[in-house]
Amino acid sequence: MATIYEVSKAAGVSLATVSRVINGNARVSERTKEKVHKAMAELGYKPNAIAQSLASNRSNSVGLLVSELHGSFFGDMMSSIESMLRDAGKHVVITAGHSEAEKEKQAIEFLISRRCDALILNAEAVSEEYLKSLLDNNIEIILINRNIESLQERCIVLDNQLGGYLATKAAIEQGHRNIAYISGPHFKEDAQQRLAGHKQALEEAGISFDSSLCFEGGYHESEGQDGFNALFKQNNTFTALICANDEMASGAMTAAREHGLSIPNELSIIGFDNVLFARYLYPKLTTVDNPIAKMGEMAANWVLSNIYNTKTSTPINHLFKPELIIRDSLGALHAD
Amino acid sequence: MATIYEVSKAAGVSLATVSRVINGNARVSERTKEKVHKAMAELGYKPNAIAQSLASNRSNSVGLLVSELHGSFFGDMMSSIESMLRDAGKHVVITAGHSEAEKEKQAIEFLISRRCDALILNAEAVSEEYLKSLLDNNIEIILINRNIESLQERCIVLDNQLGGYLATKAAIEQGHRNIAYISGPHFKEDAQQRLAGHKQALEEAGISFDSSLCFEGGYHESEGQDGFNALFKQNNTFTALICANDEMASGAMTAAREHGLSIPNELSIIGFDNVLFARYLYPKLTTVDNPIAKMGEMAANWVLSNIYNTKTSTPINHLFKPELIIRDSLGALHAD
DNA sequence: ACTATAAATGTAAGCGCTTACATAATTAAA
DNA sequence: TTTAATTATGTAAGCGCTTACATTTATAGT
Repeated sequence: MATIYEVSKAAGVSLATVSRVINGNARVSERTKEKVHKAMAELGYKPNAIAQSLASNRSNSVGLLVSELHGSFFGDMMSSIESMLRDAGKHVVITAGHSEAEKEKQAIEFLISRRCDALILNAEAVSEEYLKSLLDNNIEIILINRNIESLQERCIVLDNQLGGYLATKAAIEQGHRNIAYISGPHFKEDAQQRLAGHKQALEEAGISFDSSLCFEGGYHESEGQDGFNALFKQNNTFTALICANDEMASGAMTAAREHGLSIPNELSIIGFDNVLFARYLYPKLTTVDNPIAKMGEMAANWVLSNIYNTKTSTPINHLFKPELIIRDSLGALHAD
Repeated sequence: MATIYEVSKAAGVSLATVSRVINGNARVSERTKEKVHKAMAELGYKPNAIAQSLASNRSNSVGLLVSELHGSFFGDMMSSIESMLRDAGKHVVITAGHSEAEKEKQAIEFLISRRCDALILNAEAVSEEYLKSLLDNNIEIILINRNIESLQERCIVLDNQLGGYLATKAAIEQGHRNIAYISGPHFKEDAQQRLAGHKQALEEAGISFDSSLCFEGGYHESEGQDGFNALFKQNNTFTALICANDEMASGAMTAAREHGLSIPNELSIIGFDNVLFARYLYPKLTTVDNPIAKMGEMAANWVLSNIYNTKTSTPINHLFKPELIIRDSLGALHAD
């Protein structure tokens, strides 16, 4: 693999000049520019990004930490961030934290060790202190889906409570009073907030929260099934079931059907996130839209304008509002 | 950020010694080892991976190219590769190629410029020559889902034709004779092969292939819908529909239902891939299992044993056989 | 105690770039 | 022309590590 030195020799100029034409950040006469380009082409020269990073202390890459590499939600997030950044000529280094503090730290440290210019973090398990310590060490971070009071301007979050509220309220407006809830894992902020929204809507309607109608899942399909089964066994009077994400909603739907319930006639189900497959479920899932792709873009924008100064600073929206998407899985309560 | 130099000063030893304790690849006395560890801890020292790579010409990271960052299929693939490699202390740098030759090249070159020790490629658009040229330049690559005659030992593929064959044969065995097919994009190898398998099964049963029963989609849900609609309008005599992946199958199911067809009574549908959500569709999707996670692990294993010599070489399986997963969306043809 | 060996540590030359600074070439002004 | 101001190019010192080689120190054998 050819080095800059070989190029400089072939072009009959100095290292510095070659570097200048590579980076285009200093004036070089047209004539030598051509010579250098020719030499690079002939040698098939590709700059060694590692050496560039070491010398310049910039890597043109941004780190992205997600909880998982699979799943519609994270997929959309990675996708939107990557395409926006790539369009700007930046590269994304993705790692997974698996919602475990230790693994998240490891992943973040990997990104730092690779000298990413900025980190976009969907960090769920790591402590607030740790995140702040990163800033103290001059690591540029922006958080998606996590709200830290003192780091407001670096947080991009969804109003999860509002989302939970909207879902439950929609059920109430259809006449439901016995409403079950399958929550995400309580250690996750978003799960807590969505549940809080649920309770808020219940309270507003004068319905008291019944913990036997609430199941804690882990955001996976199978836990939607488990959740339904557990709830149904324990207290099968509910006519609506709110799930903290679409995956669990689809699992719950499947389980409900196995119990012979027809949706939405006998049981209404509402999801959360509005992932792509929600509209391909049967019945089509009524859910709360989570504009994760937009949030990802916003984070990418933030990096572009704050780190690379490459964007006529788009005003950054730090708090996104979810919307209810009405489809077929929520029905009016029949007075039977 | 502390450097190795500061550590060496704090510990009262030379740079080289610090480097030795970091890498653990040369003998250092217990006493100095301790001194160095203490100094590192006190300074909060983290090796600069960039500098390490430059000096050692190894990066301990492997590059992964996938077509998209979203979607169940790629999600499973990324996930299995990452977790296996991470367990071995290696890191994965993921990029997306978006099935476009130019973007795939760019992505691969990025990975090379980051000096990844090996590349795991799910390259769909880039030419065979290009891939071979990488090897000529001593880039260690292993291909997933792509079969190149002369690179057999670096290819890990699924027997897609067998998969297509199994799906169609299953329909035939249930008495279906009018079988429609929604294919993936023809420029993709796997799509072609699956279709070939379909044709093979047809031929074996003495059914002639009818191109008006075949629609070319792009592997997305919406194209499953479009496909069904187009086929149905044109020639609605088919009683079974084979789709080249589960996403399109779910789209087709939705569209079929909108036309009032009941599945599987009036129309049987079979998918391909057996992604997680296939079992949460209604009816549960009969499909062909694509062991992508295992294939990913196999690729990771290959890297571990061939590049890092870190694995008691697991025998590498280069050709995976798919299996039919029977669920509810395929039914026997009613003699009505 | 005295070598011969082995073990531990140090020295210094890179790895392939960027960039401040110095120098040379060009252009414009007088 | 000369000189000053610009513009283009070169020189060389790093960036933070690894590693061949040299040197020193410890261990064992006699």
